[in-house]
Amino acid sequence: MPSSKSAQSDTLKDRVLLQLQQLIVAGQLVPGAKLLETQLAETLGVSRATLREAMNRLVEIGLLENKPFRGTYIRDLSRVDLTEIYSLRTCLEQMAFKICWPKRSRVALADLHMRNDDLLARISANDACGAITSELRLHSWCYELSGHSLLLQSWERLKPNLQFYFTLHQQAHGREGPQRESHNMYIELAHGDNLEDMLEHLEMHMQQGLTRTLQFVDSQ
Amino acid sequence: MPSSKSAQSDTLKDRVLLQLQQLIVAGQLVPGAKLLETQLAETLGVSRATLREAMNRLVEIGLLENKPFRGTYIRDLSRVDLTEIYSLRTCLEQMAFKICWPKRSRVALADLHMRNDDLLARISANDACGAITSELRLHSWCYELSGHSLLLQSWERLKPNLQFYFTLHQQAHGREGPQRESHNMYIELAHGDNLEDMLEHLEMHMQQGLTRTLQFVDSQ
DNA sequence: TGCGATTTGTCCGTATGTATT
DNA sequence: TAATACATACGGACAAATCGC
Repeated sequence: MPSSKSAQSDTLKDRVLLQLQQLIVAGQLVPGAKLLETQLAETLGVSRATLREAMNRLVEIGLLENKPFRGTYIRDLSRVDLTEIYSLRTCLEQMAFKICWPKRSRVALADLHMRNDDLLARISANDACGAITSELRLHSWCYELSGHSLLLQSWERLKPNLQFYFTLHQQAHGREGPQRESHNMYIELAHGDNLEDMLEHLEMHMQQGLTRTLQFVDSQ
Repeated sequence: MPSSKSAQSDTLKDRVLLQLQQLIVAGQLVPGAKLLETQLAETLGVSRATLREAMNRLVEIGLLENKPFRGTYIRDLSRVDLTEIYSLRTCLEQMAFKICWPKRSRVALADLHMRNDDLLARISANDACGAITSELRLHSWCYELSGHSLLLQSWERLKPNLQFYFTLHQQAHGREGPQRESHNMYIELAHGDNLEDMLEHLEMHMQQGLTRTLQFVDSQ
């Protein structure tokens, strides 16, 4: 049963947090736009205090930016910000692979395949937005398998930023989202027994992703 | 002008955050202890809403743990938690050194020396608590020099956890805090031109720190 | 430059829901 | 089961800061 939809969010502020996060990563709100607390609270049907607690967590993730007494804005990432995100992501994912490497079981690898199949299916269906989600789920595999909760948590903090900007660029440039073949080597190496090759490929894989993303930023 | 003391904390909730954080890392509050909002808010002289916003941030850092509808507690780190913190810290600090390596100027290295001298001075003065702070400031050097704001931010999130547990163990076991010689090799390698040696030493340095910390946890 | 309008930061009183006894 | 204590959540209020004219 796929009730794996993380059964936390018992509290209202957590549900509002997810709502807001989805609003942002779905691209409903433009970078730089100001969030009016009173108005937004009424829209979401919650009190200002509850909304503020949710917003504060999004500020820490990096989706929002707060300027004291001035307001909270949708964060507008610069090229430097994106470069930093990608470099940290590379470092974290390499660490995840080092840890999960001896833990790769038959079931785990089947799981990896499922995530890739899911990604391919969404690409075929021209579901660009869904493909972005699937690609991130594919990359979550090594973090989850590592069993390193702090590492996973770091990735979970990074992930919304990536999703946000993938979506933005996909919307702005009408590009097709992830490529079909982009993860073939990734999957293949994840099955093999050469960790060094995997780590090296990761570096290149990330560098390619960053370069492609930066191109769209530049052509903007 | 050393007004670099990051002029944030304009708002009350930020000041409360720092207050609370210092209360915790100073060991005034025992792990597992429950924080009563009403009482704590009155003690600190702020409203519950403001206190909650500060507490939420400490939950994200990892110093506090929130159980919905049950309360917020001083986090009690397990051996696994400590191991995770150390392994992630190793990874981040290695990344910081890779980035800052070509940026080491004469001034930067002088700064590193100052931080080490400060650490030695506090050790000599038998100021165990201050020595802990100094040791963490010493390790902050590579993150700051790297200029990688996201990396620095990750370190800043990890740091309070280390400070908290160093303080706890120092209090519980009356140990003398950091050793005089423990960073000699660290400093020396940071001056040299062999990055690989530096990275390798880091791994060992961290492993030693973790082992020593875990010994105290076990002997508890 | 200044003044009014708007918004944030902060506080308080209260009601509801959950956990614990 | 009932009662209590507390966290969660709401709505209104106010001052201080900012923004717009």
